[in-house]
Formats: sequence, structure tokens, C-alpha cells
Amino acid sequence: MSVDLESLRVLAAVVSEGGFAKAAEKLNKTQSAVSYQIQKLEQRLGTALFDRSAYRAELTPVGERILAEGQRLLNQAQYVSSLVDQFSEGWEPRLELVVDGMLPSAELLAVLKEMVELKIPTHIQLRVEYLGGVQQRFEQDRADLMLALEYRPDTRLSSQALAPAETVLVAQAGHPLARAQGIELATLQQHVELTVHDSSYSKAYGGRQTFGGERVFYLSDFRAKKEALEMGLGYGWMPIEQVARELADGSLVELDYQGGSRHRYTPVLVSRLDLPLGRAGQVLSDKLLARFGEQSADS
Amino acid sequence: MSVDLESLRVLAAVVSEGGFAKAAEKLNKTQSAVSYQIQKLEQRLGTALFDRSAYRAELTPVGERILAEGQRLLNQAQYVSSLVDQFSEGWEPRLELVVDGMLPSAELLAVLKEMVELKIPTHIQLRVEYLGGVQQRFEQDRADLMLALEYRPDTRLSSQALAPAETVLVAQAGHPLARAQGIELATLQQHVELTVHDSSYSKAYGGRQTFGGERVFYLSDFRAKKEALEMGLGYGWMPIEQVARELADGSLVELDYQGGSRHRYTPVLVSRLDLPLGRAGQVLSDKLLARFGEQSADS
DNA sequence: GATACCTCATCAAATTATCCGATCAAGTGG
DNA sequence: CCACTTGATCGGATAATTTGATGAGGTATC
Repeated sequence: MSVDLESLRVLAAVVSEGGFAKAAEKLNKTQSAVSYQIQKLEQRLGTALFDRSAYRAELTPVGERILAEGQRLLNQAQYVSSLVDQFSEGWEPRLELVVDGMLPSAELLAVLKEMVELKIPTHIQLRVEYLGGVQQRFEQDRADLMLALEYRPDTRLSSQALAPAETVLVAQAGHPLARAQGIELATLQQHVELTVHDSSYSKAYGGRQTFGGERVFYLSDFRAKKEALEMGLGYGWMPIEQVARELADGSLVELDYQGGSRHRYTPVLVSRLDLPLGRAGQVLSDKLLARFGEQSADS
Repeated sequence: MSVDLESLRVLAAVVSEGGFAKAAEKLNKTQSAVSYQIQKLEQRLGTALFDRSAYRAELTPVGERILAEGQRLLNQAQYVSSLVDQFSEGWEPRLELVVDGMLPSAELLAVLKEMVELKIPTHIQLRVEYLGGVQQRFEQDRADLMLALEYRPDTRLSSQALAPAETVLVAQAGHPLARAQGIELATLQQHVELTVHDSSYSKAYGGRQTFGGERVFYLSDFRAKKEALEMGLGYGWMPIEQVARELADGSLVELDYQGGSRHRYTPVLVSRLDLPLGRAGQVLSDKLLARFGEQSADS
């Protein structure tokens, strides 16, 4: 490889100080060392960077351009070393958050945007899973935080309940169930239920109740599920804020199910007791609690 | 400064090859040299990059992040050296084009966009001046190309005439001159003329004719001039394609001036004979000729 | 137009940085 | 258990860099 940060630093100094000798002084080197570095760089690039025909050496057009690009390179290098400093100041190099896709993603993105705006050096990795899959991913990846709807308690984990969220049982307005009254479980089971695929591979921990009719369609996420509902493919539970507009304009209808057409979830924010959060994790945790509504704490 | 491209290259090799010894082989070094470089990097950063507690060394989280940033750094360095190769293949490091702001800027930007899409390594600098200012800037900056409306011939310059452009004398519909018929010069001079400020500092070369009434308002560019016209502040010449819409919808009106309400310009594309264009200059020149309509050539 | 001072290049010698080859402790896998 | 791995470490070899002195040429000032 033909470039080298040290040579670029010298190049930058020569230009900013306006001469080889002055650059040498600034860099605490001798003038001949500066001369050597510049020549080495020129030789490796195979191009003259300075025009020495005049009294004072002057940048060639190529030299100007290399200098400009070199400055960017030096800045980037500066950033790399500043990163390590920040890591030693308690910022973790990365933070993984696993969330349940049923939670409102706009809210979540707003929180992440705030994090970005704080110019936190941490790389935040967001993973979206569903139901049992959230905790599975959390454990598999040894992630730092999880925002889940269901949660298998563990002594090594700390949990914090958030404001409850509600789901509602809906179908397209034209669906046979839409007009039915006092629907019983047996009736439901005669129709196709749409459900988001529980993303846990092993069904080790429970999976949420579905009605277990004969025909269940598994969709990959709530966007797909909503589309399927609107097409009248079947009925199913949806987070209430994701179908508020459709319920209002009548394209989707809340079913009159005897078992109750609403279901309340209490999302929890979970972190590890054994591996405490870094500074970014704490900031994110605080912001999530503020945004998703803090509730009574427990562990 | 604590980072160093060579160490980062070694770091990347260790990770991609999956071990110190294999990295050494790939880099044509011995394993101890690799070990040395990694230790040097760790020492300068003041952080462990590998966890050596297990049998095989494994990246720490910080190490992963430094590696990721380091890769970017290496790519950037790669780009810098590739630049010089391209310069030696005839691409010039920079290209300056001076244009007259009266020319349609959308067309011009389309040409520049094409250049960008070709991924030409040349930095293109566009300067917009007016009338005499175009050539002045061209000479002052020793620019490579100029697209001008007026042009003081020179034996060291090569010019190429383009398709003629037309200007038209207009005023707002509500302006007193708008309804007048067979307007004479003396009548014009009783009103405020709007004109774009000739951007040449010295009025050394001509400046285009204005009617020289007592009240002349100088605007900085045609956007401002058009706004002033639409406000009814005065009358003035405008490039025809910049007021086509306003003439059609009647908000601006072409004046019935006895001296002729239309004026034809022949833009020229000028380059230097003494300093031939690089590859990017030739490409740009070709595209400008194609876009702005080629005419009979002369020099 | 002499003088002092500046520009950057160049050279041999001194100093470092990097690499090599060998060896070691620890861990792996048959 | 033995052959083989992985990465660390050490003294000596080698290459890269810096030094200090010198030189050729341009500038500034009187």
C-alpha cells in the first residue's frame, strides 16, 4: 500500500506551516526528516506533490488533491483513536437491543434518533423479534436490553414494567365474522386465524395463546399481517394503535367475541444484573422508560 | 497519533485469516512480526484488542469496533492511492468551469450530474459569473473552461460557438410600459431598468449595453432580477427560457420597444490552447457541446 | 553587488523500528 | 500420550527513519 499516515501528517504540516523547516519545527523533527518523508511519499505515489522550481516549494495540483484527501484520512484516524478514549470513559463499543415487533416502531425509532443526535460513540444494534423469539434472541446474542411482551423471569435479569399496551381482535369489514354477534370460540375456530410467527425456533417457552383452529396462517410481521387482514384472508389480534385508523374508517372491524375482544399486555424492559449496562445502555434505558411510560418497578 | 495503517492491515488480516500464523503467511511475514504489530497497536491504543484467555485469540468488543473503523480507514487509504493512478492515466485532479449565469442552469446541472455519474476522479469546480465577469474569472483563476456570452478573443484561446440564446425585454403586466406601444428609447429611460450586475470588478471590457437611464437597479443574479420584475419594480432583459412561463400566463409582458424587444446572444465555449484539457475536461467539453447545441467551429 | 539569510536537497552516521528464527507454555485432538 | 496447534517472547539481524552538517540556489537589504 502506498500511503502512510505519518507522511500525510508531514505533508499537512508542510502546507499548513508554509515550509519544510517550519513544519519540522512543529513536528519536532529536523528539516531533513521532513524532506525525507515528503520524498518517500512522492516516490511511493509515483508523482510529484511539490513543485520545487520556484524558491519556495509549492503544491502541484495533484499534491493539493492528495492533501485534501489525506486530511480526511487523518480526521478519520483521529476519530478511531478518539473512539478508544470514549470506550475507556465508560461508553460501550456496542449495545444490542431486542424488541418485540408488536411495539409501536415509530416511538422506538424516535428514541433511537435521539440517541444518534447525542453523538454517542456506541454502535446500537436493533433486533426485532416476536413473542418468545425476543427473549430467545436476547439470550442467544447476550444482548444488553430487551423490550418484550412476555418474559420468563430469571434471577440474573432485572425487569421494569412499562405502560400496558392493548391488542384487539379484528377482521376485515367484509369478513363473515365481522357481522356476527356474541361469537363463541367454536365459531372462531371455523375461520382462518392470522398470526405473526413466533420467532423462537424451539417453542421452548410457551408462545402466546392462539385459538388453535385448524387453519392458522403465520405471517412474518405485523405489516404483512395487517395487509392480510385488510384482504379479508382471516381474523386476528392486532396492536390497537396499528389499526386505529382502519377501525375508525371501518375497513377493519372489532369482533364481538365472547371471550373478550381486547387483550392487555404489559411490556417489560429487561436488562442483565450480571453484566451492567454501559453509559449508552443507561441513556437508552432511561429514554425507553420515559417514552414507553414508566410503571411500578420490580426485579 | 495512535493509529497506523500497517497495524490496521495486520489486524484485518488476523481476523479475516482467522489467526496470527495464517495472517503472517498472507502478509508474507513471520508470526512474531504479526504478534509484534498487534501488540504495538494495543499498546498505542491503550486497550486490549484480543482476548487471549482462550486457546485462540478472540476479538474483544472494542477490538471489533476498531477493526470496523479500521476497515473504513483502509478503504479510504486505498482510494487515495487509486486517485494518483487515475491522475497518471490522464485524469486531471481538478477542473474549473466558469459559466455565465444567464445560461440555463438546469441544463448545466444535468451535464454536471452526468459527469458525477461517470465516477470521474476529477474535482469539478463551477463558478457562476455575469457578462464580463466570466472572462475575468476565467483568466484570474486560470480556469480550464468557460461558457460565456461575450468573449474577448485571444490567440491562446480556442472557442466554439454554441446554439444562440435569446433574451427578451419584459416588464410586469401592471407596469406602465406593459401597455405602451411603439416604445422609444427616451420613454424607456424614464423608467427604472433592472439589470444583473456585471461581475467584472474593473469595467475593463465593455459590459453589455444597458439603456443607461437615470435609474438602474443592479441585482445580483437572474433569480433576484426575475423577482424584482414580477414585483413591478422596473423593466429589463431576461433569457427567454427563464420567463417563458410568465409570458405564457401573462404575469410578465414583452415590451413593444422600437429598437427590438428581442436580443440574440451566441454563447461560446472557450478553452486554452496552451494548457490542453485533461480527460475530464474533454468529456465535459463534449457534453456541453452536445447539450448546448454545436455550431460552426472557429478559433 | 556584497552580505546575511532564507529556501529545500543531499549525504554519511547514529538511532529506532521492525522483522526473523528459535524456543516456550498452554491447549487441542486423535 | 503424542503430535500438532496457537500465540508470546527473546536476542540478534535488517531495514527504516532521523540527525547534523553541508551545499546550491533564491531573496532581501543596504
